Order: sequence, then structure tokens, then C-alpha cells
Amino acid sequence: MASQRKTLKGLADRLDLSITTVSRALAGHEQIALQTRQRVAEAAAEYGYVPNVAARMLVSGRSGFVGLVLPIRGPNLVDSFLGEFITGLGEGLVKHGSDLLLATAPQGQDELAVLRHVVESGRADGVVINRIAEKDPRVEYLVERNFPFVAHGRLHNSGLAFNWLDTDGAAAFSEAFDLLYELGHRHFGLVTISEPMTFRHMREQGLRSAIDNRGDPDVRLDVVSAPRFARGDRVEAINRLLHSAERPTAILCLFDGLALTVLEEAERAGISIPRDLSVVGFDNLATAAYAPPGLTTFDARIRDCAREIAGMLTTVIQDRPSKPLTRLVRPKLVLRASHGPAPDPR
Amino acid sequence: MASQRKTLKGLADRLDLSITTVSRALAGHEQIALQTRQRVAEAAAEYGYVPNVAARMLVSGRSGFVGLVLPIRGPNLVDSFLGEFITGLGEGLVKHGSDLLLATAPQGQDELAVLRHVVESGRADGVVINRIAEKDPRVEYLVERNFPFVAHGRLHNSGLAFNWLDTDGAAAFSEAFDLLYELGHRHFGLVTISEPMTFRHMREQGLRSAIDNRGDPDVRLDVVSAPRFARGDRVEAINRLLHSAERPTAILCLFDGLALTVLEEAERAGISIPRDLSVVGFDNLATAAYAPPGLTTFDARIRDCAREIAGMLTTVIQDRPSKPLTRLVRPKLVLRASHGPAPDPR
DNA sequence: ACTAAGATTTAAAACGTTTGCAATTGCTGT
DNA sequence: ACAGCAATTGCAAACGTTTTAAATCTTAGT
Repeated sequence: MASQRKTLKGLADRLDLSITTVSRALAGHEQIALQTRQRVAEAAAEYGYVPNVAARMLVSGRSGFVGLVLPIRGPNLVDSFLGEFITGLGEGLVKHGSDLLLATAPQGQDELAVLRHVVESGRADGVVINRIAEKDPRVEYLVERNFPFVAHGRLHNSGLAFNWLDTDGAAAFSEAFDLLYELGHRHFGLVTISEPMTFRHMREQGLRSAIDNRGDPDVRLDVVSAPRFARGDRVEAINRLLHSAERPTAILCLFDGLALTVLEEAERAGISIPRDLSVVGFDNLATAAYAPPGLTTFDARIRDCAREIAGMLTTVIQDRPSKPLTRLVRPKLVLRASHGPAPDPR
Repeated sequence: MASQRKTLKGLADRLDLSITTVSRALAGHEQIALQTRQRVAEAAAEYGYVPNVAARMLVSGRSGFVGLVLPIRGPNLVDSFLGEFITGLGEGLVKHGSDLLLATAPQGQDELAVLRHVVESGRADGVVINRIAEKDPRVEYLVERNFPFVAHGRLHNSGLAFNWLDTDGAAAFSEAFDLLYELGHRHFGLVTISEPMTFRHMREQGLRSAIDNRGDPDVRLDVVSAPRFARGDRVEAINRLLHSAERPTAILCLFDGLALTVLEEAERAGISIPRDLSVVGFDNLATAAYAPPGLTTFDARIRDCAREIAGMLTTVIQDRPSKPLTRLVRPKLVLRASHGPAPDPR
């Protein structure tokens, strides 16, 4: 009846052994007689003993948790990759016996403060941060604090050395360009954002270097941009591109959100896709497959990335490698129906 | 340089006070002189003191965590509501200063074992469980163990008393029926699953009682079902309905996954939606808006539900109410273009 | 000036582990 | 029979906090 808390002492009493011995036996120390180890293991299983994490944390200084700070955006905005990302992290961590700790940063409140609290309170042995900004105080803090972390995303203009895994946006945009070039396209459009994010920089630069590599003077690139979250400006910028005197035959979009708008506006303007215009996005949103005629885009394989981030972080926590771990993951081109041969120039 | 771990003792030494006093001052005990409390608060802020959770957990027996066990499904299957659900939980928990603990159950492994481990190790003060099955060992375990938890979903055929929040599927299906009846429909189809899940039971029963309430003998209902995850069987069942001698004019689907297949198969068969056939789903998947012509469906407001679950669980943990907390949330009808007036019966 | 009551502070135990060191036990060789 | 050694096991401290009970300091009343 009186379901006592199951403690090491309780188990030791049953076995008529000391706490020390039982603790060591469970940990598998060679020091303890094999026979004893087995006896203890059996009794523990039967007794249903599970070590108290708090006590273990206190003495070992390790929590067995990996932290992730979850920013709350608008009331109707959910990070569309969160599910995938978390699933991947969980998958990766479970192999190493860690659990994931999610601390929420209340909307508008300082995400750094929450992160700092997680770190300082000893809640986590390491943290994952994502959506890295150009100048990210979280990175600065963690580096200075010398606390184990892996960033999903990198910085292209900072001297800070840290562990990161990033999507190879440059490679993707090069690949997209090559694909379209081979299909005869020469006049390209790029829809991008105004904010100086690293991922934007990388993707644009990938496109530009692919153009340079061709060395074809006929290739032309028109760029329009709009603030990241301003729907109105975005539509306006896209229409500027769609209705310019000489419309590009292929438009690359920094991410699917932009590409979907391009598809909509094209339809509204009676521009047939892919006959009159090819469109390529980036992200492979769930909706990308359904938005007619089916968006050709890149899949960043978030879940795989997250799984790998978990592995990297585990390594960092255990081995504290002196050199930063970095990894570029190549996104997967998803061919659908929004691209095709360049229209006849008549 | 030597960035000592910041402990209560360190702070006490600086202030020339005892650990006890500092602890109490920070906790805001009336007992401690107001002036002292202020002095301590200032010093703590300046020193950057953050209490060690492990120590606090150990002595208080509370972890400040709420647990959620995350089952890993197939390598390409991510719970489509996970992001929303977690965001909502996080939002709800942050108000009460709790964090969310995500323990992953490796694919195929016993989810119950992981849950038990979380509970017994004292990692969490309470847990949330979702996707409740008809006979759910997790519920049995938690009830017997008398451990605080809230279930997302309920059981309709069990005597167990526990806290739950569920979507009012019955109300939704009643509403859908009424909407379609008013539009002139009399011949209905229902696409459902073979497995005896509670949500299925509720939704079907909601539909049936709405039909009964009308007391109209002309109303007819044809039901087809297929195993939940068998794509082939699903298509076959749907086509049976679409190509029956007398085809229903309106089809209700247990969830959007089924409804999307109905839309596809209808298109393939040249059945125009909503002119020839009305279709209503349930879930409001991201893709529902894009699947032509836009699926009319119900939004379960997962994020809101999760936020509320967090609140309920906090109450349960703090107050241990003697009566179970239960809550039905009415899903929101999302009107799109897949429903319309019943076709002329010629 | 002295006492009692109230206000404020402190010492020490407890939470359940892990671990350095010491103690015990059992053997082996002489 | 006993020293010496290896193989086992156990004692006690430590981790950083909260909390019970006790100690100290003030102040007011006489």
C-alpha cells in the first residue's frame, strides 16, 4: 500500500548490502563481484528501482538534458519546421540517453535571458540554438561562457569559432541555376528578403557564382526584395518582377513562402506555369506539393539535420573537442511541375 | 577569470549573511527584514545568481518540469500537429514557470517504459499524454500510480477517472450535417476507419444523433471504412462510395487525410466539386487549403488546446483536485470551397 | 536596569546519489 | 599458523538547496 519512494537505500536494505555497493554494482564497476552485480541487477528490476535524477545531477554536475529555447512568435505563427526539428533531435538524443528540455521564451521577451537561465541553473548539459541571426547575442554568450552548444545555421561574417550545422543553400541555388540553364533559360529573377540573414547571403552568393561559372554574357539576373514578414510589400515586389517590360523566364525564390506567392500572382496575371515561367523555391513546405501546379523546390531535410545536430552536441558534451565541429548538409532537389524549358523567345 | 560556480554560499559570503537568510530573502519570506531582502535581491542580480535546479529538486521533490513522451513513428512520418502542440504547451507552461521535458520513445519501443522512467526518476512533476487509444496502458499506469497528468483525448468505454481535454468531434460532425442538410443534401456518405478509436466513435455518434434529431426519413447514410494507415484499402473504399449505383451528394470524412483522397479520386472520376459532390473533412491540415478547390473542414485549434492542457496540468500538480478536470473544446468550422448546395436530382 | 515578547538571523539536518579512502574478507605461499 | 596480497565491501563526505528548530538581537513595559 504505502508505496514508498524507491531509493537506493531501500534496495540496499533488501539486499543487505551497503548503498555504496549497490550503486557501484548498478554502474557495473569491475570492482564489485560479478555475482553481486547480477544479484543487484535482478533485485533492482524486481523492486522497480529508478535512480533519482536530481540527486544524480547534483553530485555529477550533469543533467542528462539538452536544452532548446523555443521562441513564441505571433499567436497564429508556428514554426513550420518545429515538429520535424524536434522529432529529429529526439531521435538523435535517445541513442545517447539524453532527454530534450524545452524552455519557452515568452513572446517578445528576451530569448537570451531564457537561454542564460537554462545554462546557469544547470538544467542542461548543452544547448541547441537555431535561426541564427547575423549578429547573434546567444552565440556570443555561449562562446564566452564556453558552454557546449551546436547552432543550426552559421555566421558568415564573424570571427567566432563554434559548432554548427547548416544547410548548403549555395549549392542548392547553384544546382537550381544549372538545371534551369540547361533548360534554356537565360533571363532569371530572384525574389529575396531585405534583412541581412546569413542564409540569404549564402543562397544569393551560390546563385551568383553559378552564373559566373557559366561565363555566359547572355545570362541576366533581376533581383527584387521585400521585408521578410510584410505580405503587402512582398506581393508588390513580386509583381514588379512579373510585370516588368521584359519578364524573366525563370524565377528563383529564397524560400517557398515567396514562391507560393509568385505562383498565386502568376495565376492571377494569367501567366501559365511552367509554360511561360519556371519557378523554384526552397524549403519544401507541406503546401508546396499542393500549390498548383506543384512547386519544384529543395528539401532541407530538417529531421536528418536535427538528428545529426543531436549527435554533434553529444560529442561536444562528452569530448569537448578543441576544434569546432561544422557540417554542411546538401538539400535535396524535389522536382515537381513548376519548372520547364524556357519559352520560345517570340 | 576563474568563473566559480555561482552558489548560494558564494552570495551569502559576499553579503556576510548565512545561507539560510539569503535563501529565505530570495524566496521573499516576510520573516526576513525588508531591508535585508532588498539588499539580497540586489546582490543576487549583480552577482548573477541562479539557483541550481538539481539541488532544489532534490530537497523540494519537485522538478519544475512537465513531461511529454514523444513516440518516433516511421522515418518519414512526423506528427503533423507536433509543432502546434508543443508551441501551445510551451506557451501555457511558461506562465507558471515550468519547462517542458521531451523524452523520446525509440521507434517500436515501449512508450510505456519511457513514460514510467520519466515518472519514477522524478524528472517531471506531471505529464501530458496524447493520442489516447481505446485501452491505453499509459492511462492505467498513471491513474494507479496517482501521478498528475492530463490526457489529450478521452476514453468512452472505461470507468477510469482522469483529467482530459478533448476535441468535441460529435459537435463538429453535427454541425457539418446541419450545414449540408440546410443546403439540401439528403444522401450522405461517411468515410471512416476500421480501428475502434474514441475519436472515431465520437464523431460518428455526433453525426448519427444529428440525423436522428432531424427526424427526416429521407435522410440516408452510407458508411465505408478502411484501416487507418493502409493507403490502398482507403482508395478502394472511397471508390466504392463514389461509384455506387446511387452516389451520395455529400461526403463527410473522419479526417482530412481521407478527405484529400476523396478530392483526388473525385477529380480522377470527373466528379466536380462542389457542383456534383460536397466534401467535408476534419483537422485543417496545412494542405487542406491548397487541395483544389479548397477543403471545407474543422480546425481543432491544437495550439489553444495545448495551452489549456498546460494550465490544467499546472492546476493538477499544485492543487491535486479530488475531482477530475475535463474539458471539451469545440472545433472551428473552416468554410472553403468543397461544399455547396445539393445538386438537382435529375 | 531588567524582563518578556517580538523581530531577525543562524545552525544543522535532510533530500538521494556518487566516490575517495578505509575496512573487511578470503586466499596463497611459506 | 600467519604475513601479505587481492578481491570485495562499506563509511563518510560532498553536491546546493530548503526547512525545522533554536539562537540572538531589539524594543517596550515596568
